[in-house]
Amino acid sequence: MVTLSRKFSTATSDSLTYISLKQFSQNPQKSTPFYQIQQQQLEHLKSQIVTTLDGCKNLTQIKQVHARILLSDLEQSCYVLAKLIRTLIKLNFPVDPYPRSIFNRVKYPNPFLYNALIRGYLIEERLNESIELYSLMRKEGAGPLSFTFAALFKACGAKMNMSLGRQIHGQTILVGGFDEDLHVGNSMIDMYIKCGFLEFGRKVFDEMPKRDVISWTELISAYAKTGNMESAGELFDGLPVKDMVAWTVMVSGFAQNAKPREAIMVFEKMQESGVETDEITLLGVISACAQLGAAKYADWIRDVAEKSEFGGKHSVVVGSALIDMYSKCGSVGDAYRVFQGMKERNVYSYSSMILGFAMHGRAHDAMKLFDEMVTTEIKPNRVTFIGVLTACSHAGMVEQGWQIFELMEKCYGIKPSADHYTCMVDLLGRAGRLQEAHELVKTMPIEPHGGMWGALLGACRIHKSPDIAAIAANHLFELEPYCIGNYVLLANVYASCGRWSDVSTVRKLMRARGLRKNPAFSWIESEKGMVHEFFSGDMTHPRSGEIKQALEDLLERLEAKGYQPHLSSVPYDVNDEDKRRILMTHSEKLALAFGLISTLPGSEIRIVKNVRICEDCHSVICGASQIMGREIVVRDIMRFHHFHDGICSCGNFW
DNA sequence: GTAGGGTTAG
Repeated sequence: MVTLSRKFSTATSDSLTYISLKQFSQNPQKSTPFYQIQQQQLEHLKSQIVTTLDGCKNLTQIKQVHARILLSDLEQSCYVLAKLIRTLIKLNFPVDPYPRSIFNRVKYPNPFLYNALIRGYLIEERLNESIELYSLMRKEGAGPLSFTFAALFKACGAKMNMSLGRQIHGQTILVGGFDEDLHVGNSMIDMYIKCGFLEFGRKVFDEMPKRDVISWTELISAYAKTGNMESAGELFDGLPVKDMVAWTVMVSGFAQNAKPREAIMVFEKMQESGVETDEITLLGVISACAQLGAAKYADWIRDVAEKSEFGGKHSVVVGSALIDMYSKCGSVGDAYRVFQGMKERNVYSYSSMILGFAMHGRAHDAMKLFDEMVTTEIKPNRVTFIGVLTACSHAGMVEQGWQIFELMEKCYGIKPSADHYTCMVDLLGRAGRLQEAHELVKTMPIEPHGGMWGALLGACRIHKSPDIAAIAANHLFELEPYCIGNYVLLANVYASCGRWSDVSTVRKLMRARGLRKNPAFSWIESEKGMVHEFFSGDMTHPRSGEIKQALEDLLERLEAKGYQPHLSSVPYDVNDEDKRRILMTHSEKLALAFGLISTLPGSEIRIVKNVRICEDCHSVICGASQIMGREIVVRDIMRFHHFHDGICSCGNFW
């Protein structure tokens, strides 16, 4: 059995050659010259037919070629018939009846012919027919060729048919002749990964006699997708020759697992190693920059993109990613410049730009862009509407929001999803219409998810509404019991209303569930590009003395203009003096004071904070932008705040 | 015939 398969699997001649050779062996002397001449002519005809088939665009043309084949000595040639079948399948003709009938007429189908048909069935997802043909091929002793196996594994992976995949795995071992063929092993690894059995794939990998960069990359990518960057990194370090794809998997792996610093580091190493980058590599590192929100990296990566031969400034994919990156780095102006500079735009470009405007409180610009978009060929999708609704929400445009919400299904056939309802809850909630928001959650036709209750809870924080907050929070405690943010938010709402016993109940619940508050911190880039981090109450910075002094000076000037500390922002039951002291040490204030002393007068200050900005800090920064004449941009966990001349782009809604 | 990808609201 094994010998037979091996013999046929390596055969490249087709049936015609086989028949001619048979004639030759029966009468060598007579047939030699004839055989040689005929063989030459046939080879010529074959290549002619193959070329013609490559140019075929419709059935009539193909049938003409077929007629020509049937009239020639190539009538039984598996080589040209396989090509014929492949052409039909490429042009989306179903395997039954035409290609199948071509196959059925061949007396001695070879593995190529089987393979062409099997692949056709696989494209139609007719797994059973493929397997039947495969079994027939095995029974006839023809093949199988390694790429038939590869195609079978691919189909099993796509259908997540693990048990069939294992059976075929067994077949490859039985045949035993494929140890040398990497494609079979690689497809097998891929199949196990797609079926969700990474460890089976790893086992195949470990047992393969030979591996190539694709075998490694498949596994590295699978580890990255499951969030196991440690295993991905270990494998990657062991990979002897790293190509562009392998590097890219690491870059985007880190980016997708919220490790932007690592992603950028890997990208830098990649460049050092001299490997080229393409569009896809750029996307990974652009996404990392977006997460980091650091302006320094943003300009650097734009330069890299512009210099790269693939990711030139106007590529629609890279351009859209750059728009998102600049928006998240706080430079919505740069984002718009990229948008304007793009030769081609698609739904991603528009959606990203609309979301960018929304994020920065520029609702008017977002709406204008949406209006512009609907005059183009580009159809808005569900994400576009998230952007438009978010814009309405951050600008308090309740009526317009409702209109858009209705338009979405009526004019664009997009059924509002839970996420769209969340935007509406957010819109109503921010506008202070908490009862309506709560009603909407209760009456909408979709099961509310965490995000929706979260939006409601967030609105309760703004409007200090402890009763609805408790309802929303209780749902959240069930839906996402380990998300500390919700507990903190509820405690803050209670604290702002002075309900201290409720505050302590929430704190107890947190402790009981083993949850600890994440320390809040802020960071700021100095002019030299250094990143300075501040935790609340942090006095470890070398310039702490100056920072403290600058902050005191600032507050003094603000108080002279009527600023009063927002004592209700402190969620602890302590006296007012302590509250004042605690507010003084908030991380964003330390970052602000450092920004004031470490940057040139008149220049922009950018601060990033890992949680929501508090009300007191918000009003201090508002004031600072006015009396110090500074543009101040703060990115918190939710959005951007642009402070200019005493006013914030968020309209005091966040 | 095998490996890598952009926008999502609290």
